[in-house]
Amino acid sequence: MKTTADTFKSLADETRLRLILLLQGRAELCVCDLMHALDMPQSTVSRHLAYLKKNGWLDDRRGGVWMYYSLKRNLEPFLQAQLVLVISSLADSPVCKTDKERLSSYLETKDQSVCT
Amino acid sequence: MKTTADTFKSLADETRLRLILLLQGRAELCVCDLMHALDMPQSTVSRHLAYLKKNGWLDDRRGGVWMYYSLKRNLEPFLQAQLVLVISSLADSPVCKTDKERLSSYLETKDQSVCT
DNA sequence: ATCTTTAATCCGCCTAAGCGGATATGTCAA
DNA sequence: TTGACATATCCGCTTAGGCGGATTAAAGAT
Repeated sequence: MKTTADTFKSLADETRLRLILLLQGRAELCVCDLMHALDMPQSTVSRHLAYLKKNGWLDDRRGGVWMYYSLKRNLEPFLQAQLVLVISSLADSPVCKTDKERLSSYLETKDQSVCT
Repeated sequence: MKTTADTFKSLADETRLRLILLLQGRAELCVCDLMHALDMPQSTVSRHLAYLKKNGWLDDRRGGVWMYYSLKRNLEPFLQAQLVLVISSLADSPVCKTDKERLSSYLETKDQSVCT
């Protein structure tokens, strides 16, 4: 019961929903990708990522200086079911769309700098 | 997006989950039934019922001095889907069980007093 | 009209939690 | 080992929201 309420708390924040939607269907992203996608300060993004991880939503992996976050494979059944509902109700929302656009354009500039 | 987060907020509280589970599969209950089932003060129960109603979960109906609350028939699809998940994950929980027991025994005493 | 009962709302209190700049930590390169 | 960069954590601030006693409001009954 407590745990169920905590799961709902983890989804009761717009920023965290946006993070989940950005990570959904994608391998992994690092914190700076996500800051640019959300257009929010680094401390805010890190905090929410830590929150989601603590609640069983995310895995993280260090890759050199970067921390890569991804949606956990094999989510708990209840979380998996919630994920499906969240995606179907929000994946086409305007906020989500512009987040993805900001992410794409940031990833492009990143690729370019890697090539340089 | 905002609305989705608000729906999650409405479920992010143990007392409100307990109210939903008590009302689920039942015609309607009045506030005093629910106070006894939850063993909580009247103002607390009323407040949470108002919150759930504001978020689209409940209907209410005045019957004389009593206010009867029930789960809304024809819940919004997203709420309906959430309800299914909540029920399947919590209906058998201990808290929910003792709530239902307290409710039953209160309803019995109520019936007796009606007969008196 | 008054009294009783039920429920909604008000109120002050308190804790949880979000915010974001500043600082600390960890990793790599030179 | 020093410097640069990415990220986590700290900090003080502020707001949201839960709590429950007290008050108000609404609906009979007498």
